[in-house]
Amino acid sequence: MPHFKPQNDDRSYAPPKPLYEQVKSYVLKNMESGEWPAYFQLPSEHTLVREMGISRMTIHRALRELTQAGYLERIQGVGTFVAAPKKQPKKLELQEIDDIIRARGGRHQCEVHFLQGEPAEKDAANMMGMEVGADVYRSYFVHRENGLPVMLEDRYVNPAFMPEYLDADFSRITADTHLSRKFALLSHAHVIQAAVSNAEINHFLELEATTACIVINRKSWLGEDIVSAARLVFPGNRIQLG
Amino acid sequence: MPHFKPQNDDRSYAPPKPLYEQVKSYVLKNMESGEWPAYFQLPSEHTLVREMGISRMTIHRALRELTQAGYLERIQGVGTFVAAPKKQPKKLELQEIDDIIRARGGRHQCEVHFLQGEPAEKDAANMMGMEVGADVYRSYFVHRENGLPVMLEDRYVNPAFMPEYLDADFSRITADTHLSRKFALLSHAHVIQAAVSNAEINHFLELEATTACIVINRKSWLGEDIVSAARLVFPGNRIQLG
DNA sequence: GAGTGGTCTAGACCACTCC
DNA sequence: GAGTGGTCTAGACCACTCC
Repeated sequence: MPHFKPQNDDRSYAPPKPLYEQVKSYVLKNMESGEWPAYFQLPSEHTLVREMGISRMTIHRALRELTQAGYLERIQGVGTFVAAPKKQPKKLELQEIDDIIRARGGRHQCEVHFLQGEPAEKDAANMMGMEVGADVYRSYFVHRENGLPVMLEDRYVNPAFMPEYLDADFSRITADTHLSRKFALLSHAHVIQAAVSNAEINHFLELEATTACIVINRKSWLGEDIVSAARLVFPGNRIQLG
Repeated sequence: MPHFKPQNDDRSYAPPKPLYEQVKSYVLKNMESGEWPAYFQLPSEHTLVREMGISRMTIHRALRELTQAGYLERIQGVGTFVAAPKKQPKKLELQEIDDIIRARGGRHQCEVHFLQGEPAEKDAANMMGMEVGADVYRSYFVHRENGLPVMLEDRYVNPAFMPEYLDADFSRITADTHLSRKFALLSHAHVIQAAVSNAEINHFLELEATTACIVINRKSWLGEDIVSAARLVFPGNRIQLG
């Protein structure tokens, strides 16, 4: 606390950050600098009130928000501590293809190659957790960025959950978005692989030579049930993720 | 609010939930029942104060926490609204290579090919946000599963943040884990690509032919500063992620 | 000007821990 | 009993929106 001074806006045009944000920054700064290492006990709320000249409710809000965010741990009757270092989960957000394209300033188009009901073959039945021969919807799309194919989407959908799938409009709304809108509680599991393109992929993605591709297998669950499974193929020379 | 009554513990042994939790439950209950659908404008804080007999700070805390959690949207001067249904972000968790291998029941080994300080070349300087020619640590590891190479890790580390990097033990603890343990506040950004292996990759990963690989570029940030940048190469025929 | 949410205070009472 | 964090209040001032 020796050098804390609340930010003042008397002479500046930008409004100052709220006091509780200033307290949060102050705590994080001490953590980043190593001044307050893991397991370090912070000054008590009472002490911070006195030393920073800020009311206890405001100090408390700052520390509570840092605790909710995982930076601190608080024990009633004992004190406030810098949280033990936990391995940060390294998460990658997989954006929708149309969002990726729009974020790059491109124009997204979706070409429907087929869209039909069919009896599930062994692979499809396996992926969808259905009986071989059961009715399944299958769609096969090529997504283009300014005309150039950037993703192939080969998708199965369980007709029991989405009987209207075959009548949906995929030119403006992706299949994933249709699913998300219908099922608010949908969860997803992904497997990512690299593979070289084969004749099928070369044809639909209009690749001139064998190309390394990212292949994402995505299953979409509603509780215990698989609503949809898709294989997404991205040519490595045209697109990257993340 | 017609039937809201704060929970009372006069005759019960369990302590009552705090008032702000009771307000949160009350709001969520109205949302779940459909009473307050998406875009519905909630009663104002002032109205809730009057009707629930709870002070404004407590009402405010409840609504603020529901807003942070994404259930509500608040606009100063206008009001509080039930949030629009949003598409679920699709996240992929990138596990550490040693965790992946152990999860599959394999034995993980890390082979250090080099580990040294060097002046940053243009690419390295670029990735690390450093000046060309500045000192940078570089490590080059091959990770093996039961003897078979499954990942190449080419990593730069900023010596200013981790002067002890060159003396670390990488046989039992990955570089990423070393970094996570030292810096609790590390954040990561990833770019994933597919590429075919070149002579360097074929050599270190002991690949017999050109192979499609997943390439992850991971940058690890401490605030505004890049602490480390790594290129991780996974041969597509030996490993998949997720 | 009336109504909204955003912040902040000074005080209070409490449950809990440690000695 | 002294110190800790958890909650709650009644009031204040403010920025912002809408009319």
